[in-house]
Amino acid sequence: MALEHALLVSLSERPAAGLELARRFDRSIGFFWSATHQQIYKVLRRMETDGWVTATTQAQSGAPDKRVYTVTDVGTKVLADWIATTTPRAGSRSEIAVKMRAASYGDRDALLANIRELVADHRTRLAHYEGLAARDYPSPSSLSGQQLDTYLVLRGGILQETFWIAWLTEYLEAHA
Amino acid sequence: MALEHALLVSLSERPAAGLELARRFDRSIGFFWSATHQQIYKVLRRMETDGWVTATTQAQSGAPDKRVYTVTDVGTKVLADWIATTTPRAGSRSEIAVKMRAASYGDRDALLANIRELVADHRTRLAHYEGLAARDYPSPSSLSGQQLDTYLVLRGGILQETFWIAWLTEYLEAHA
DNA sequence: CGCCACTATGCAACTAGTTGCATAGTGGTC
DNA sequence: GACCACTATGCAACTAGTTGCATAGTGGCG
Repeated sequence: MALEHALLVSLSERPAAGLELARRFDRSIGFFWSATHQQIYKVLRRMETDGWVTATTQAQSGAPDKRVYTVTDVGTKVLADWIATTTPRAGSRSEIAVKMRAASYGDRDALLANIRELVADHRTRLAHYEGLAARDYPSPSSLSGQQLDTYLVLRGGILQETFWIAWLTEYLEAHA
Repeated sequence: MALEHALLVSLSERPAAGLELARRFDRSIGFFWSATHQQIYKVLRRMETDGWVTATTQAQSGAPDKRVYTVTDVGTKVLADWIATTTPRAGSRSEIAVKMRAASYGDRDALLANIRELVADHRTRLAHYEGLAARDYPSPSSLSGQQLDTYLVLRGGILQETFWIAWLTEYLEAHA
């Protein structure tokens, strides 16, 4: 149940409407937590009825009205309480790992082609993340507080992409 | 929908009952796909009605009967077809990453303590995986086929644990 | 003999997340 | 003027996975 809390973090930084939150998730926080707009709308409604956020309808010129959500005092407390709870290690899920293990029961060449595509994809993302890091955080050692945290999560994205490239490449080379 | 296929892989290697599959998942294939026994029972029943596996009740001394599942020709074909389909990049989910980003809205010391626990946990797992690798695969370069795949998935586990240790440690050091 | 742990399977209720579609206004373009 | 793309929100139906509990036999311990 972390989507609620991810939304609280994003809304604490700046109030926003559902679709805008979905777009924010495509960047930054979404490296490690993605959600479709439907799921976000659903959860925002629940958070509103639970009193974690309040919504105000905001008219726009050239686009439909939007419901802008703001975190309440209750929401702020919920977030702080959640941070203090212990998170256990999360078991990762990877379909491609299952296929690697399964390769001898099917078409290995097709799998290797799939993996080559994935490597290219991960390389693209890695380049994108490194670009963001270079542009937005030219001197990381001088950061602190929230900015430092945001940078470190981006670092997590970079390290994770590096892990994927290394592993998938090792698989390709072992089956070359 | 990869649990079905993970079960097909495991059952292709050797027929087994539900609980035994759950135990196998705790090791090897479970590095990248975990499931509770309830979920496994549910999926096995569906696979049986779909004709992917057949079940035979097997009496035991000192334990209740068990339903041993064997992959059918249909199941073998389903698995091969699945391997040939393209898997897209999977978006990873990490609650601790959301907390890292959220730390300035709560008790950072509590989060740091949580992360230190996680580092210890990942170190333990890494040591365990490296032990398995050293014991079961003393000369990896001579492997091929299914054994090579199993080894490479274990390598994935090792690389993944290494990623987690590196990232979490970087977070701790930045906030030291 | 009562209690606990273990093996084994399963039901019921729930939560989380996905997929497909609907609605509706604005603005651009061919 | 028809068509398309974009912004914005939402419903309905579905699939996947989790949580808590139930059942039932075996074997060990004190």
